[in-house]
Amino acid sequence: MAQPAQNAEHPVDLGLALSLLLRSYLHASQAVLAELPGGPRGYHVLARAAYECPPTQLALAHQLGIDRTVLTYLLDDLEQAGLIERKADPADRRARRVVVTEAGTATLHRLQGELGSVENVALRGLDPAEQQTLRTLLQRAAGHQDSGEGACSVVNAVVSTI
Amino acid sequence: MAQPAQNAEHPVDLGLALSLLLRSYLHASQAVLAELPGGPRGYHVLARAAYECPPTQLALAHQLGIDRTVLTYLLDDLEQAGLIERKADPADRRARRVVVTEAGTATLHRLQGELGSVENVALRGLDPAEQQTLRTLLQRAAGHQDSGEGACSVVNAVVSTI
DNA sequence: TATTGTTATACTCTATAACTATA
DNA sequence: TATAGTTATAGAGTATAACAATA
Repeated sequence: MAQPAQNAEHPVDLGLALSLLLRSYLHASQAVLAELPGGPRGYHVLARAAYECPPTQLALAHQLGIDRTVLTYLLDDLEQAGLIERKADPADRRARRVVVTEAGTATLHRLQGELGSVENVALRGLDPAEQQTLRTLLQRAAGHQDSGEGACSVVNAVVSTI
Repeated sequence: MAQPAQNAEHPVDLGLALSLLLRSYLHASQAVLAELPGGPRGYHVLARAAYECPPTQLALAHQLGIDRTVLTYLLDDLEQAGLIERKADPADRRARRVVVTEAGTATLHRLQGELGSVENVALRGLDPAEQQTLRTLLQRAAGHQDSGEGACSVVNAVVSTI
């Protein structure tokens, strides 16, 4: 059997390319995020909550595309570690707003710096200009998804089986 | 409390952008791949096995970044559906090569066509030229990952908790 | 002795559904 | 009655370790 061409780039579809790259990124970020409760998702919680006006838990769950019941456990761990606090919303006493503490902000900034190097590892197949292009396009594409609604419950079942 | 700017694109890191986009893609592809044993991963198995010289199970597992024990169950289902066959490797009787059947090839080609539309949905935030750029860069970046070695077992534990 | 593939057990994560409290 | 958040139970998916066959 003749040896077929092996030098061609993977002729994968978008889903496989995303899966493989995400896997690689998670692997590279593992050492950095191991200390954080919840790992990668704990980091996402910190990053989103610190970005703007403290979101309610439900809003945060929608933004991250995770279920609100999962977020409860995540916040429990982050709160116990002193990185976030749950503050009652004065306008709606059912809701709680996720506030990042000073310690949480410091941790977030340190991790953001360390993750910069991690990203470079994950994107090492591209030159700097291409890396920047990919980052920009990914954020634009990801920002246009409706990561909320009732779709979460259905999608999460699939995500765990990349 | 003043309303903060909401129109800014998500200031997310690479990991979150990849997670959100992958989630969106999986959601969009769900209807197409629901019929296939193993769903998205069943498709990846077909696509990789059909691409070149029939790979051994171990090589295939490495390429897809999944554990060989998981691949066994995947192949069981795909074989039962008549889409692949396990053929003994004449050069190494321990190994089995994954051969896509005619029915499997037909199914693969049909699904590939349907997934084209799915990708357009997932990337609807970008114009056509940008979509093509993103596809190219993603494939280049994903192709440069070492999705093999013993790292799989460690990484897979993280992937399920996006 | 090392490697390919299979199987069985335990563990983790998630989905689902109840429950409390506020609106 | 509907919504935000919490908790408990059941189910799906995975890692780990053992096993059989071959190198």
